[in-house]
Amino acid sequence: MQEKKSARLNEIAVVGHHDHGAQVELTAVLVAVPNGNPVVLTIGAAAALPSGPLESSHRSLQSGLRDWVEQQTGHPLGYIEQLYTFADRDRSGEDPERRVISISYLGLTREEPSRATSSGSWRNWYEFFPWEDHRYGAPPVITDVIEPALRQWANEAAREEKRRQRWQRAIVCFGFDDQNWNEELTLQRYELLYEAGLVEEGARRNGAAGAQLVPGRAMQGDHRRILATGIARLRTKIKYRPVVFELMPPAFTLLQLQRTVEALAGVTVHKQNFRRLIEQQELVEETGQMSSETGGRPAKLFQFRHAVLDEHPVAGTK
Amino acid sequence: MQEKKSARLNEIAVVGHHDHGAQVELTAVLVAVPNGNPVVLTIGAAAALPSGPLESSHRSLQSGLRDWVEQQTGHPLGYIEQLYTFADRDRSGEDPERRVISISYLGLTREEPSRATSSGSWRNWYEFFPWEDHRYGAPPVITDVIEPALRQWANEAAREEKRRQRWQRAIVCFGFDDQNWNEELTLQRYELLYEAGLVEEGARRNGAAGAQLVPGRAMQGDHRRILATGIARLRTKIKYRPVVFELMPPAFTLLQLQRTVEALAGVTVHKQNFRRLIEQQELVEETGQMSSETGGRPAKLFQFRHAVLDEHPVAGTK
DNA sequence: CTTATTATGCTCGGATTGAGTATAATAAGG
DNA sequence: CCTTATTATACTCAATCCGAGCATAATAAG
Repeated sequence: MQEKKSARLNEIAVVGHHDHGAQVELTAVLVAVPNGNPVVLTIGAAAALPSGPLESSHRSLQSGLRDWVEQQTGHPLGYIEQLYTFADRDRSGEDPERRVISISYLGLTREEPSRATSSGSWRNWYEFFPWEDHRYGAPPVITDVIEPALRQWANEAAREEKRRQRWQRAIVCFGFDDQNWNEELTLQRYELLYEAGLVEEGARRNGAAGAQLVPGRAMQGDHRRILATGIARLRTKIKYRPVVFELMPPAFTLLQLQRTVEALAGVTVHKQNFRRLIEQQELVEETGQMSSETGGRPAKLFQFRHAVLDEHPVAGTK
Repeated sequence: MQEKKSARLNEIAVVGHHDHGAQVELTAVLVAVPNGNPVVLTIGAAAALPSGPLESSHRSLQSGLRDWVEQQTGHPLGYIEQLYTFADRDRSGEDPERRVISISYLGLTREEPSRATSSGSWRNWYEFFPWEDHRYGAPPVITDVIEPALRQWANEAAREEKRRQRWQRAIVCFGFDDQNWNEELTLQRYELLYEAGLVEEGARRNGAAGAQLVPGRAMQGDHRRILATGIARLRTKIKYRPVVFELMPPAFTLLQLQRTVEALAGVTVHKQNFRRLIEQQELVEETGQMSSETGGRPAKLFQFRHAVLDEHPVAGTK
């Protein structure tokens, strides 16, 4: 039976012989948003994402990650989602025969940043992507550094068509020339800067780190790319799934909810329209209580209507 | 250096010791749509998806898959997208210590189904999911078999709340009680039928295959779940990315394009509105030629405007 | 009692979208 | 040649959605 199966698979198979096994690593993008600050759990001075080898005792990838994170942070993980699996050869500089498979996950938690884990620290994710925060207008770094650097990079191409293509790509990613800023393109923007050699990781690979780098903290290995993947995924997801509530306390005001969404998306939204959307989708219900809060008229407190998870297959903020 | 790194990672790590390596397998959902039939490449009588172990000579997962598929089908793969990575223990019944990591991909090609590969055959994907094709109205199997079976399954639950939850889930997935059919829920529907023991794979696991099964061809292992993942992904993707064109010949009429979209989505669309959408998004341009075709007024031939890939980050059909 | 700040209700116009009507251009059958 | 069937293509209309703003309410601070 075993032999027959192998034979059939090999008829259309990637290879004819088995590899000697790969090392499998789990990497987590753990996100929380305490009072309007989007933070991610990092380890050590190199700002690595928490990760470790897959243990054989784990029943599944998901449950393994969940157990581990809950034990470490002391808070339940509300939401877990697989992000991407990397397996490129050059990721590990060691034995080129032994490949590292890196399976990355996005996890949402209500962890307070004050309660630090043994050696981990929660960092604002815009430290790594200063150009992604447009809540207070477009960051100056875009027009001061990124735009000229990308224009130069575009002009370095040999052929005219290539130059035009490069610049077109920059326009789409960063919204130059009055184009709109699209907050969901976080990964594409990082990859563009990487290719242009404008972030440390990209310059590392290209050898010559000649060009001036764009501000923004680097991470270990390709972890900044994984983080960019997680941010992009979360920014699209909140629009059609009620995942923001995994980041909220049990009771909250609508403004707190809005601030959380804005922190994730990196853009501001129209307050009245935001409320209209939330209410007409019936995502929340009043708790009956009010919030004293920071100056101004007291606000009603709301809680997530958990029944929506049963009802709507799609529903989200914006 | 190596030692320091390991020590740091272990502070927050999934485990304290290394596994002895896992076997990595690539699995492909290869899709084509020759004249309105959505087909998928399967291998052998058990209808397995093509798969094989990852070879160490491959530079990356993506390139490995691409090389292999193009060699086998003789056609270039227009589009590749990673679907999901499975690593559950019980997937392979053999050595429980040696885990199989299965990385699945979705690939789109213009392969003609007539040109069969050595032992592979292209099958209409609705053979595996008869309840997913609503192009000619809702399939009778839904009201005749699925609805009563799911109602019974719901009623088998011990507690009242659980019964209500189960039935609510069935309503959302299949659109009972005048709810709308949502074609994107392919995976959720399959998982529901699986849990209810109404598909062969689910009955297999539950041991007693007592209940009457829903019609639909099973696949090897969990390949039908992977296929459901691919279909669901494709159905959502065509709405905001111009991936359909990877499945089209160089020149096509708007009706052919519409039929392809409908084949994938499993629902029909309003013809005039479909054209309006395609044109206002400037996804296509006239070739200048007309098509003789099947009776009726000749139609203009169009081709994909490749420039949109540079321009729009988002654009799709519907 | 004025000012600042936040909460909340409501309106309005433009864009999008679902659904239909109308007309044009061809082939096939008589 | 004329009718019918079939497909292509243009245009209309209304409901809804959505961005943006106005207006008012309720609190704290000075």
